[in-house]
Amino acid sequence: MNEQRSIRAKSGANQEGTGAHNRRVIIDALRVNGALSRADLARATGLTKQAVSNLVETLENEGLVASEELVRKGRGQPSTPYRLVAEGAYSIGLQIDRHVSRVIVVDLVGNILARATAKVPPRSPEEGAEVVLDLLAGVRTEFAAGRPDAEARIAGIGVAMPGPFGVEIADDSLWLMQAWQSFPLLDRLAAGTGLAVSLQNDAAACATAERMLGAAHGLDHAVCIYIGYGIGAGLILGGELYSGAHGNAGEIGMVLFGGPDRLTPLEHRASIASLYGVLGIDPADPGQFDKLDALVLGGDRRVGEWIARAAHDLRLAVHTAETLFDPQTVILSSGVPGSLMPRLIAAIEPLRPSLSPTASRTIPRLRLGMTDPWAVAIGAAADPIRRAFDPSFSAILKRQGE
Amino acid sequence: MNEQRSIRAKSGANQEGTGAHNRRVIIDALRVNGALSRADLARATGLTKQAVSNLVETLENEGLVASEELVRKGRGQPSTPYRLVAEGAYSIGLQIDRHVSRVIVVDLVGNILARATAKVPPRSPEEGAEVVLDLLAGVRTEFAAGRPDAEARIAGIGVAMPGPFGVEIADDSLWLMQAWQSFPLLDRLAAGTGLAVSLQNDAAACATAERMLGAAHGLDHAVCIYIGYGIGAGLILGGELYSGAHGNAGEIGMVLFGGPDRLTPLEHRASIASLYGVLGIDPADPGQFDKLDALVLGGDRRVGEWIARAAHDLRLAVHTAETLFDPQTVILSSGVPGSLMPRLIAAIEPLRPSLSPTASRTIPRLRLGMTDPWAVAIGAAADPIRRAFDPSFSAILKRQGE
DNA sequence: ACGAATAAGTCAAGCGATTTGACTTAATAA
DNA sequence: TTATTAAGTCAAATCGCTTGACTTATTCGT
Repeated sequence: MNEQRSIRAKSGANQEGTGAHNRRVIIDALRVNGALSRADLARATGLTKQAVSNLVETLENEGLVASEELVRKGRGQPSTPYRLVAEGAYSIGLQIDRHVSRVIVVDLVGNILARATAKVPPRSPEEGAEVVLDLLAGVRTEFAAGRPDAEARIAGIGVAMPGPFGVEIADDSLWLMQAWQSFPLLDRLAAGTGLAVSLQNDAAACATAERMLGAAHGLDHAVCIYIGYGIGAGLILGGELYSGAHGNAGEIGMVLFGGPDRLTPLEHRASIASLYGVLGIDPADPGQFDKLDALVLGGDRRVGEWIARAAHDLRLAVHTAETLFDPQTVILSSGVPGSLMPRLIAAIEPLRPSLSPTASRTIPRLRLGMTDPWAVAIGAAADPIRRAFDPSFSAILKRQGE
Repeated sequence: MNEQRSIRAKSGANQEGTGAHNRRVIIDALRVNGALSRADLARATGLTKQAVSNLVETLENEGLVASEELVRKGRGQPSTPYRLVAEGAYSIGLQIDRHVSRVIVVDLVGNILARATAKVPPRSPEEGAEVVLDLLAGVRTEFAAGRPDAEARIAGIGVAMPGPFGVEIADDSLWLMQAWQSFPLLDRLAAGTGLAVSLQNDAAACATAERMLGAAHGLDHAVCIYIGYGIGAGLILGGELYSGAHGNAGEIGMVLFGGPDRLTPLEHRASIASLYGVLGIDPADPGQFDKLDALVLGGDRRVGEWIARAAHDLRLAVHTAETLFDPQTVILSSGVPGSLMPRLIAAIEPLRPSLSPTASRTIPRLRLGMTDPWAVAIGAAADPIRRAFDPSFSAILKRQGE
């Protein structure tokens, strides 16, 4: 090898890549717009009718799209709309959280087909991997029952864990799940399941879910602030999930905010961990959400105070995110169901003035996204589908993942 | 037309696009690595020897690359390195600042070939456009003298102005150059020069310059904080300049920082405008930099206090940028020459702990970039070259600019 | 000194995917 | 009833990368 000095260069492209890209563009267009005819697709993508026709035929043979009824909409031959076939692909999501693991199976359009949970021993990843593999195996057999050929259509396993990843010096006040992070979980899962495994942090997973099914559907520039036990932001920049040079972009929970009195990480005042600390709720308690919602609905004073403090910092966080990323919208999502998040978002308003144009704006600056304990698991499951079917720069190049 | 509901889709790709992309990849590799042989290029890009050979032959015929002397480096046939030809393309940069306009001509590798300045009447864009067009015409004739065929090789005019753009409600404390912004300057310049004209804000221009020639050379993830009369950040994310949904990403000068006492936009405490306010220097004074440097070198107390305040806020700004963008490095650039910036950067250190890995790090977390009144103009000139010759997702697609 | 090994680069045919332009089909509008 | 409009197909052309064999030039080992 001639590698005295290592040569850095971007990857070239070839026809195979353009074909793959165009297939993804077709799928993306159907996902965003619903059913479209080949002529519509040709106009929307800039490809020729013939190219689209070939692509659609291939996709139909692969079972990824199917035709609907003829549509007569004026002069000319009626058009045949095509839509995505939900059963065209499946994906497994695995969320490893501090106190619980969740596994979920979704199809190409995001329908949930199976799910299961397990408690994970927090300090033993070896044992935890066994638990998780059992959980996966159970859900897979449940899923496979009555779906003879579905196994081959599983795009992979998406794993979501709290970030940040690869951090050497830990702040003791943050629970970094370091034992999990040093454990080669992905290899173990890949070996144990025979499927491709990918990893993202929980905020990125939530953003992936919001983009596939939620408030960021069809948007190319969005910041998704995820409030879980910790806080992070999933970044959709230029139509792609952005994860930074080391995979830790968007760790807004570590950013210092605060008012006149003090300067603290966002996470210290606006995370569910901080709320649970105030209320004395055990995050391992299965009934935590019911207890919390009772307190919220009961007008508990401590909840009100937490909301006020959290909203203050989040207002700054939204301002910072808007100013730095200039997104189409900011989405606030959470794993906490019920009435907490609507009250929190109401307390954040009114937002600080923003730079972005207001007159031409059709999307609200701040929107409530999913408030569902399964949001991250859904996003984890969406990740393999995104990787396999969404248009992206790297997917068009010869060597992937650059 | 069948446009009842507008259909959104990403653009398809074709062979023409892959060819264009591969040409850009070759040029980029030569820019980042210096001279490379065809075999080196083939290995680095993942393309075949034959594909690279054809591309290099085309580029050589177009006058963009040229061969160097044979290199014997071991067994096997000696290789022929190719390098970029400086005279292969030219570009014009125009910086419109609050008190001065600068025009500069650079070549493909960033050599400065001509430059000129003019005072711009700040409140009259019509008159200002005339001044700028005269300036451009003068520099163009100076540049064309002795370069017979160079005119046809001008990639375009890059314009840099202070942002943000398209803002409706202005904060009176910020000088937004609104009169300039509502004026159709780009059209006027395009009509008056017959060249393609593009626009970016001054921080983005500075980042473009740092990436082509400076501290971000060859990096794909960098945040470039530009301290000029105002403050902004140019973002290089995933190998491309990121400008957000409305072109205003990176406006870090508007972000609220501050310590226990108060919360103010970064710009209020760390911009040159704030320093000049303290020192009573007139930003329209041609001798401003000499006066400032004398005060800095003379140990002026007010300068020391400003540095302390600015460094405090900038330390927070760097922390925020590192946490949200997870870049390879943060670069601090300025239009102010002399000893101010080295002292400021020294005052910012030590940085707050970061999430990014420290063991594997080869690039410093914070680096001093250009400190040159011409930095933004150079970046403005680099923009047309970037658009024409750098690999990017949009350049591979059929319809550009999405 | 000489042959083997190694590597750069070329040649010519092949191939994959889009494009082109003509054509067919089917509906509405006049 | 006919012209017009639009969807979709057919077959050939084209573009750019790939493949595999080949040539050339240099160093290494004996």
